Amino acid sequence: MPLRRVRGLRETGRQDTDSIHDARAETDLGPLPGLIGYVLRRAQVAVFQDFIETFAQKDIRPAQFSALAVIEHNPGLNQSRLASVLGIKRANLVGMLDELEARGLAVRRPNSDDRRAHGLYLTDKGAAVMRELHALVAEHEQRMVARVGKRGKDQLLLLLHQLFEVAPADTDEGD
Amino acid sequence: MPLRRVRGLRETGRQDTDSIHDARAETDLGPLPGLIGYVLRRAQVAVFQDFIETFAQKDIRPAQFSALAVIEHNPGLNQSRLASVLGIKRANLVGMLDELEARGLAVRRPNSDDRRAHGLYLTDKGAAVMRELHALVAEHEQRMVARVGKRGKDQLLLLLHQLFEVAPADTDEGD
DNA sequence: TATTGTTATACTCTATAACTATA
DNA sequence: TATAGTTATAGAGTATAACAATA
Repeated sequence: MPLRRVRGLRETGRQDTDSIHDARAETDLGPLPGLIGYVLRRAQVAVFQDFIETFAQKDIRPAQFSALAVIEHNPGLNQSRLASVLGIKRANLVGMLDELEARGLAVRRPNSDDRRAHGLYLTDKGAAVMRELHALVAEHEQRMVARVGKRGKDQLLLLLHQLFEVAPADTDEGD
Repeated sequence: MPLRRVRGLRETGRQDTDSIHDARAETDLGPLPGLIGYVLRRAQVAVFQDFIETFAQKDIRPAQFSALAVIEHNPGLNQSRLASVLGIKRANLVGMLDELEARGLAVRRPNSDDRRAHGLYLTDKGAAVMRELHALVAEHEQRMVARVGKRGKDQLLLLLHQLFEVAPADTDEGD
């Protein structure tokens, strides 16, 4: 993904606008490197790649980590609530929780107040695994901070939050 | 996706760490709002949502727009090159180009130099559509800039480029 | 009537392997 | 031997609709 080298036709002496593409020349990405959405997508993929490689040893995907982290901090919350705060659909959470439960990391327990709902909890094993995952995530995050700097990370988090904290909490719907 | 309200248990007078979840309480996202990868993902989804809605009238998805934009700026480039600069697999580009060709927006033309390769070009219709798409993308981008500010966008692009311009151009492989 | 969890289903995106025709 | 395009396929992730149990 050679995105650093862009607009590199100068050395051939040709104009780079709409001239026939030279296989040896660098490729002009046009407006893309200046579009928030495009650069955001590329950065997200790059960061997830590091995350996924880091967590492969524990067979944990980003979405699984985020679910476990929210359960850890909100023991007893139900599936609808978990889906809502993570921005995923109730229906798509079912399979993930099935797997986490099958692996002995989390459990669904009947809720005394509302017999439709399940309370979600980490198992002891799940809590132990989370301690290891927090260490892994710290390593991963350190590598990302190495790319943008400590100050850069703070700026980045601020700006990114501004990008998605706009809509008034689009509740599930779908039925 | 109520990500603004976080760590909101203060008003109940309880500690928010590992206490049983109150359905009426706000949900603690734990480490997630401080992790670059998580916030990046949420922001990317939010920005793409606006992009997708904006381009729905033209039935164009983000990946299609990026392909058309690169073809527009590099007429005659081949599929491997296009896939490489967009960070997608050669194999996954085939269907997309089939569709763009079927819709009369782009064409594959035989390459005189190398009979294995196709040169990619916009059709006249494709070029006309691109003029409309550039207007739409400007509207979309304006909305994103409204969220972070002009200066915020510049900072954001810089930081995001730093996040993915690290690896030495991971060439396709896969075979 | 509305909500919780669930099933079924479909569509997009992504990833790998293997083939052909050329180089 | 290597590369360009293609096919087939499988896995995530995401979206909607509909159902039973419960509120």
